[in-house]
Amino acid sequence: MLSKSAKYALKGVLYLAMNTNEQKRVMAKDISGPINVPPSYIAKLLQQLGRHGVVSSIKGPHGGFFLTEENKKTPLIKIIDLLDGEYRLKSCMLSLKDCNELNPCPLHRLVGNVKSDFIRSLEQTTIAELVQDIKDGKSFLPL
Amino acid sequence: MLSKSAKYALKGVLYLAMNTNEQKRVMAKDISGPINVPPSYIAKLLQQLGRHGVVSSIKGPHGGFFLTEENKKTPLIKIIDLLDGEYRLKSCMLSLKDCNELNPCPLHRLVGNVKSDFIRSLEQTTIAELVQDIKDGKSFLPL
DNA sequence: CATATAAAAGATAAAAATGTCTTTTAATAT
DNA sequence: ATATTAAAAGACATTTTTATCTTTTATATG
Repeated sequence: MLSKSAKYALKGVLYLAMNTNEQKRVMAKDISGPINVPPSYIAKLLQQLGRHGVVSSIKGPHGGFFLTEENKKTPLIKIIDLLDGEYRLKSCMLSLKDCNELNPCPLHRLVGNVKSDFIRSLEQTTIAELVQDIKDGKSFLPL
Repeated sequence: MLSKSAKYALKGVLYLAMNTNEQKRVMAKDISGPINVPPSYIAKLLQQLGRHGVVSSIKGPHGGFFLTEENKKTPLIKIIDLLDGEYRLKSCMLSLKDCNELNPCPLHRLVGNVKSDFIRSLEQTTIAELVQDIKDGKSFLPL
């Protein structure tokens, strides 16, 4: 469904959302354990997310990765698209170039609104909202 | 979403469903073009599907791959699971081992019924039904 | 300023997925 | 029987994804 990279990235960002802010930062190697992702791999992913404004970071002593309130407004789809490309989730089930509503491939109706609804959720839901759910006891950690 | 192998396999089986029967068979190399999949790759995939009773085949002159009426009753999920494994489609969005309805991960509700509905469709829909849709002008080729 | 710290960037390695080629086996037709 | 055909099986090559390691750059602190 999602690549490992996308899953790792979502877990990393979620961890940062729950455990950091402008003042309190965490180093890549300290995220690794709690989210169960290899340290140098999560570092790479967070750096990539940093370049695109999804996470924040500061170098040097007491530096590390963190999320600003602004960062937390990132919609989930942005993280997924950054790592998997838009194509993976949004393309036709059979990767047919000219499959669309008017000229649907044999699997198109089957997937139907299901997929578009799903993608809309990912576009409309932000990291902040996921955090709120956790705090409201609607969903659970650990990652 | 699906691996290339799964997409290729679905296209191959769909092509067989539309163009073959016990009497009329096609060779791997003649499927390749119409469905736009490398010849030796589709051959491998069809052999694998053959081992699991999804397609039929006969060796030698006038041999080739084909689908029996029985074969056409195969649900789509079988083809997908064979190539991608059940895990890919059915596991939690974050691949968390103990995510379930009672202990949902942060993405669980978001995906919600959408995913289970989708999987149910794949379980309940057969190749034969897709063929019927095409014949009824509800969906379109080419692959 | 010098030093230590931690991210950024780059290079390299390992594993998995995709794709191709060759040999073997089974069926057909002459 | 023999030759031909086409799938089955296996070996091999390429590409992509995942993972690790090393060097560089920026920042804070003494």
